[in-house]
Amino acid sequence: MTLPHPETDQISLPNVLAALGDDTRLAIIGCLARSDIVSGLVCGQLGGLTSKTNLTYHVAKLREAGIVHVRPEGTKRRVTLRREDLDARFPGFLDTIIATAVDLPQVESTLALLNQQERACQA
Amino acid sequence: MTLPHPETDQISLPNVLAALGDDTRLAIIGCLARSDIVSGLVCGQLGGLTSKTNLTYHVAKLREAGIVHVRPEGTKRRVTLRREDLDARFPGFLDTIIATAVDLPQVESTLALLNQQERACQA
DNA sequence: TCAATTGTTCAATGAATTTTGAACAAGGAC
DNA sequence: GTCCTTGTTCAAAATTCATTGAACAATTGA
Repeated sequence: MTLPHPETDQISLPNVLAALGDDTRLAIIGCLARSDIVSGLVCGQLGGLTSKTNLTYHVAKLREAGIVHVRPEGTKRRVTLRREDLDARFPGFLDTIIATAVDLPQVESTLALLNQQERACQA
Repeated sequence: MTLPHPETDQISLPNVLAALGDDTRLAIIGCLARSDIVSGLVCGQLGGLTSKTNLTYHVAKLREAGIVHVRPEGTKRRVTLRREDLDARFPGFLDTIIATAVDLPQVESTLALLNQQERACQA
């Protein structure tokens, strides 16, 4: 754990709510919810949402609030939802958020772009 | 219904989250949750939290997001949580919020002040 | 009617957040 | 070693949000 993450029992709802009250960050959650079943996403895969610099900023907010986990992998950063931790702390809460976040238009276009790039790589 | 309120099915989670990401507004929710079992509170009873002007501002935010209902009663405004509407829209969500909001220190002191004033009136 | 109560409006200030770009650091591929 | 990729840092700018105070409107009660 290279980057600072709050312990599960230190995740505070006011902080979580403040972090979720932003469209870009909700969209990040939506992308993760759709893709991190296994392993999450690296920041670059969220590039459809906003600039690199801005992504660093928003992902840090989500991490500091305890909503995502960020693990360095070489020069990349793998981002995953802290599903279990959030469920333990606020049962059912994350499910409600995800149910809405996955349907955000930004999420749709970002994931479409991602699939497109993956296909281009394979070809 | 004199003031504009969103219909139940038009309550949007992003808006709700943005509205809840503020300590003063969370405290308002906390006060309401503790007191509005029957009839809610009027704005003046929330005076312990911040200035009158500022209360107008925050209560409007909560109303526009669909979290509270505001009904004019003479020169007063009765504020109630839209519990049923929020439960219908996002099951369980409000309960999680309330569980945290009622324990906020601001809520404690505001309600203490309120009880004190009520006792003074009766004496 | 007159005064007191309750809350709103408006414009202005202050503060916090978000966004941007240039320069940088760390790893991986060659 | 030398690029290239990925992401960070920093300071600045832009934007949004919260707070304040003065003036006002509406209602209530004496």
